Amino acid sequence: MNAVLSPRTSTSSIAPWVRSNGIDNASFSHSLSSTIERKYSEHEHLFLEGEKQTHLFLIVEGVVSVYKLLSDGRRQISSFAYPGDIVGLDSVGSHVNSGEALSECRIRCISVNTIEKLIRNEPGFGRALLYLTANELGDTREQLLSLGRKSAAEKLATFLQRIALRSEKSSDYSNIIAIPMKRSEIADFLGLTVETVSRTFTKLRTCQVIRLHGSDNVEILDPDGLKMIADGGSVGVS
Amino acid sequence: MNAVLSPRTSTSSIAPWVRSNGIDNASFSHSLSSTIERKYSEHEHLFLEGEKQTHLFLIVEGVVSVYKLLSDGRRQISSFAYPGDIVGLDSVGSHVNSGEALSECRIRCISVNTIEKLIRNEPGFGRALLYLTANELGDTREQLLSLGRKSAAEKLATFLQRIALRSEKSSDYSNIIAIPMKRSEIADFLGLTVETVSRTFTKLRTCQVIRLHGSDNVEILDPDGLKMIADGGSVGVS
DNA sequence: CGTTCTCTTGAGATCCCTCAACACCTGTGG
DNA sequence: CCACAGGTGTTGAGGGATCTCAAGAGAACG
Repeated sequence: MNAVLSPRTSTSSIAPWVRSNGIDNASFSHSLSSTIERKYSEHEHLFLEGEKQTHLFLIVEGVVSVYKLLSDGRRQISSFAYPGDIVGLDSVGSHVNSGEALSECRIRCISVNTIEKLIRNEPGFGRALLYLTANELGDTREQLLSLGRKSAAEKLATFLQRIALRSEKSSDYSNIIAIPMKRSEIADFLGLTVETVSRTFTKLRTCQVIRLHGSDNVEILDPDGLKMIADGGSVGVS
Repeated sequence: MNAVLSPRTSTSSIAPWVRSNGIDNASFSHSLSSTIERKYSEHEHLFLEGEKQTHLFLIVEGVVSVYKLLSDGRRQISSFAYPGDIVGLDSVGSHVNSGEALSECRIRCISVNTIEKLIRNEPGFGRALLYLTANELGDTREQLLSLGRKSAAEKLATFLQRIALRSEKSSDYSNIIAIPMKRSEIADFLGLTVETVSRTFTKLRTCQVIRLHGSDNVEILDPDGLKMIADGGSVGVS
């Protein structure tokens, strides 16, 4: 569901969470796979905050950001959703976040009617959705810890760690990770400014913890060092 | 589930969320009410981060804080749970937060086996729990916005607004609200220090937005002003 | 009536933000 | 092929909101 925040569901096939919770999903997957798949172009919205909740969205390909805005334009990105994640289920009735495709996406749109039907008729579906949502809640609370209590370096290290778990490795035996979002999106996810994100990348680079390949590929040189920083156990980097 | 963050479930009877989602709950309530009720004393833990998840907890009386720690002791409180809320469902398998009674509490402990049984046997139970968790997720994302993008005054105003919605009014026709948590707990919830929380209370007091009656009772003098500040629309207070 | 805990207030330090300039890349059109 | 514009990322200098450290006031309790 939440890309960065869901190390538990780390594959990228459709509905890996069903498998990860050990739930019988023969007819289940079939039900979902019979739903409509749509393309969304870059920056196109899946739903807006305040809108009536008509569908849930299963990401098949691409990355989606889920976010909230303040009246003066300040933005907080709640999560980045990767293939296999479901977005749109953080309330009942109407959306409390907006969802936007970061890149071109292929997405299965599942109407709430279908969801209700599946909950009633497919044993295990509701349970799987519940467990998925519970894990998402735990991930979001992990992010609360980052936003409330971690320094910029700790936030970014945590972010990189988690994105590494989700990322489909471009080359399997390197630690090079694709970062599909811009600096401004990372900033709005971590509660920082673009400048601070950029400076913090530089700091991690200077510490030999990471190496940048372009601005959107990161090689993790020192996973242990990164973990130290992410968990606040480091003395060197603040 | 989450006190401060759940204006939607604003009553304080047992399992109001079942009602609030319009779910048939005759046998349902009965099932829950047949579970054991336990007393927890102040500062006693319901569960610890990392422990195997054996029970969910339905608060009957008192307030519970759900929190995470960093290795150096920094704490982030994820939520305050009031009567009617359920805690312990933010992951599957083992707890990713700790839960601690802020005051003496009466709490129903429901084993995960019982939960599983209810999901299988009670139509609507799983759905109710799903919707409850989804709302909790939305509330937590609202808190992300506070932590990531709001100033101290905006955070505290937001906090007071929400606690007002949950609080059982001591006297029905005043705007005096009991604050069952200490300054340090508010600080750890809002990602601030105790000193900043205290200073910000003073600031809101100076602006005639609130009045303090002791340190743990707040009278909201200007609800609109409070809302303005909370939503970041104010020009006066930063 | 001390002891302890909590809350408040002050003064200085610090991390991050704001504002600004510049480098880099891409696409476009002359 | 080059000039230019717009978007994105990086770096610098200064300022400000919040933190840290410190002291004192108030309340609870034995």
